[in-house]
Amino acid sequence: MQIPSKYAPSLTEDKWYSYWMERGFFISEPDDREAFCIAIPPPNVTGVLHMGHMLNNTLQDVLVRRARMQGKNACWVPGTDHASIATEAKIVAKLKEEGIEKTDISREEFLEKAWEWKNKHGGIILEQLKKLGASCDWRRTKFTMDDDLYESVIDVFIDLYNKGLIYRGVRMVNWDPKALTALSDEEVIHKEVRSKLYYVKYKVEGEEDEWITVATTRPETILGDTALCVHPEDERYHNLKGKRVLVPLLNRSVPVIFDEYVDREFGTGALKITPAHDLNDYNLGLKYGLDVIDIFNDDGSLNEKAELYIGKDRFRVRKEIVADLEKNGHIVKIEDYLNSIGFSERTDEVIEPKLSLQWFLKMSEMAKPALDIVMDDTINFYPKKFKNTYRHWMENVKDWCISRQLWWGQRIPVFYLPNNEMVVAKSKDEAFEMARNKFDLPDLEIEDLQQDEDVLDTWFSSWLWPITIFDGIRNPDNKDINYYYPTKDLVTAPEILFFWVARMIMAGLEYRNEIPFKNVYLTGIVRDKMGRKMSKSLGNSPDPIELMNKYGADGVRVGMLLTSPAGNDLPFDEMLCEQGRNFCNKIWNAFRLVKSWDVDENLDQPESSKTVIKWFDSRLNSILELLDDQFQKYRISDALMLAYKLIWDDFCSWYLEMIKPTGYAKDEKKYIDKYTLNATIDFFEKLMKILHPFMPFITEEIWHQLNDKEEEDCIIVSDLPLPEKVDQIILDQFEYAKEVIIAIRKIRSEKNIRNKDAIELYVKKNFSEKPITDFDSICSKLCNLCDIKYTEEKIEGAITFVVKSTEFYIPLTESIDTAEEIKKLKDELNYTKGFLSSVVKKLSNERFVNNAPEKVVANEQKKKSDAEARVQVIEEQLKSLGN
RNA sequence: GGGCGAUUAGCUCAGCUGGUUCAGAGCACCUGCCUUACAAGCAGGGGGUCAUAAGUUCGAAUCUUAUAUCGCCCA
Repeated sequence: MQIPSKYAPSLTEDKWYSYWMERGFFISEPDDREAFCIAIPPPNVTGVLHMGHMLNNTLQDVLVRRARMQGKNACWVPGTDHASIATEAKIVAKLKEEGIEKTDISREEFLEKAWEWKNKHGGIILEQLKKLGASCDWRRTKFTMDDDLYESVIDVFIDLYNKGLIYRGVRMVNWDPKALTALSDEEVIHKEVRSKLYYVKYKVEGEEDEWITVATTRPETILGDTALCVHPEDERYHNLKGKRVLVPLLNRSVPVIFDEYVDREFGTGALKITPAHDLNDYNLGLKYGLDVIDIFNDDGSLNEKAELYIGKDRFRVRKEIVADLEKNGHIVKIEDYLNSIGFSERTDEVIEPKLSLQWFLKMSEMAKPALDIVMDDTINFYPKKFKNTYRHWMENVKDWCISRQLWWGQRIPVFYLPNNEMVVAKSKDEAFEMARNKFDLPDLEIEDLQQDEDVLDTWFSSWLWPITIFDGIRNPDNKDINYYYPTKDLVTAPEILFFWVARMIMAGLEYRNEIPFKNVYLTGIVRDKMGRKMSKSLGNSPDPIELMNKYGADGVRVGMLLTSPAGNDLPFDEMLCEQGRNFCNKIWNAFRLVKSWDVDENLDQPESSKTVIKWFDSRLNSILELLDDQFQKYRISDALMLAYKLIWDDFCSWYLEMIKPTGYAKDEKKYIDKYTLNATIDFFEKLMKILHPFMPFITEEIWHQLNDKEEEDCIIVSDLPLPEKVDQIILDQFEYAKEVIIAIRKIRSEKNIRNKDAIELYVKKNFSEKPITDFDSICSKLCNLCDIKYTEEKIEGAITFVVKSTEFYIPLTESIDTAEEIKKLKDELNYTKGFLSSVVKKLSNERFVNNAPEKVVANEQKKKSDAEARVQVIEEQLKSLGN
């Protein structure tokens, strides 16, 4: 045989991907078909493919391929985002290697380097997606810093500013002392950290020996203290009314204030107040008009305002100040303490709350409609439970800090004038014009304008993504945006539900007056066997490319999909990919089998094959219905499992076994009638179509090898089969036949009767039921029966079993273990009697009969009569055995 | 501390508005097979008081309440 017995993905995958690309099957242009569009969640331009991407993009590809096969105009738009913090950090590190400090070069020079890097290394990830089979329209690839997207972001900033939604203000922000930028709340990860709680005593001013002890986790911030606070009803501290205390080491006098904010139970009930370095303290500072002493430099070292430890890092100072406090008798005690500390998502640096001047976008007005549109299911979340999480966030939304102290990104289009005024404009020239018109500044030169140094948060680009990929901000009435927007499905991780999904909804409503997508499928997180999130830093993630080399892209896709119901975490195990690979091999061998047959024009189609074909046709159609249903519910893994079982169990284990030609020697050519072969190839093609969205490569390969196809006749652009009529009767009959076959196989296995040895089967119908003989020949084939005889009499000296209320006998030449037969029957009888009595009990309960729906009662009646018949049959059998 | 969700076979999960396809699937496991498509396979099989307790009901894995454990989000 020329076809190898193992499927080799490496021989097909690249071949078909290029084939699809050459023929432009991924390309989409607006036409009069229904549009089906997915905007890729743009991966980080510095990124490489990880398991999360694999899951996410496999799902998107499944949805897009299915839509394409349903005759929709499917368009999957790929792209990357510029990831300002991560990319800038990468460039800075690279320059450092070359001996260049960021501070030594100009902004323009830096950006030049950054673009150089981007053009050379950016977008590796998109190339990797091709190996996975992603059917994106690559001509439409976008990058959030492309000129058109850049301009759109600036336009939106200006527009929102003019609407009064963007403002500049001093706020406590999350400062990353390593990346030297502010972060949004969402970019801060809180972790439980084992630390210390220091009890430090402050001397009360003007008293001989009166002290008050506070508990703090951050003793270094003592140097920025401007007050001490206790609860107004705390009796321990009533004597402190109107008093002041001295900050240790500095002896700076600060007031004692009284506020209900203090938790009397925590520590000593007395709180040191450092408005510059703690959000709550800052708010108290505003309330009581306290001084604000900012003791930190941007890099987390102490500045001259601290008076001590100037220039030293905050963590080093913590150690030193504790020693010094101890030396001076200020430390009362030190306890172990577990507290939650914020870390930068990008640099893993401990976040420093810092007061700074930043740009903010007001959220409350935009959040309202964005919340409603999800709550009323105009936009659907899968799974539904995320609606709650979403609502909770949207109802407590805070203004969005959109400025970042970086260079890589869209520079904030604000220009400051010498008179401390500012203008917001698209260019310096425009700003100059505006400034001259707005203010009376006859001497103003264009050089006097200073543009804001900061750039915008990357999410401020990506929240426009579904619009900007079609240039819908700059050209709101163009053909593409009108056709593709709103997009259909969004597949993303719940972690960025707020960062991104919520904000896209806001932007969509603001700029298109329309939702950005109809359905949001939230994936789980890919974890390792120990339940840890897969990450580069932990090194616990397999390399997806190697994985695909090992198991094939189809195999890995199946592995990712099989155990990933929406919203559930996916504990990844290579065994899953192995299962996918094995499935490929199974399909491949079914294909080999079918290819090994030749048509003999003189052969008539056996009746059994006709029956089997009728059965499988109904079976396939019934699964198609279920498949549609699962897809509608976005239960992709269940949908795949349906297809998996349809192919492995129904098609391979049953259908092919039942129709395959037998009686040929090993290497002899096998002949089949043309009707059966054609029907089989037809089924095979349908199965490949059903499977194609999940496993694009092997299905395309088999599609072409199964029979002669035109060059353009590819499965990727074929029509998905639609569910047709289902004959429930034949499905039921087959289930019955299956029960009989399994029972005979079980007896063979128990009695060690080899498959080669043909056996006889006697069938005794009871209660004047008519035999259905359609499956008899099939039964004979699968169980190697030499004869099936219908009988009115019980058969002596035979193994027996009962299906429903029909008796079956297999006569044996060897002696039958009567005791064993009796035991088997008695067990069966006991079980059936127990079942019967529970049904009888139910039916004799008047309240059941009166209250339960008619259908339920009728069902119980049927159960009762079936069970009674069965009991009667078994009892008679026992009687004939002498019991 | 506030909110959300979960707990069903060894593992990962289905089980929709209570009633024979209500105790299921895949994988793993056990037994027997190199049977002429496939050992990456075939055939057969064993696994669960549906977290605990109480309640509603003729009837609860399913509805209610409490408890325990776990996870996620927010502070």
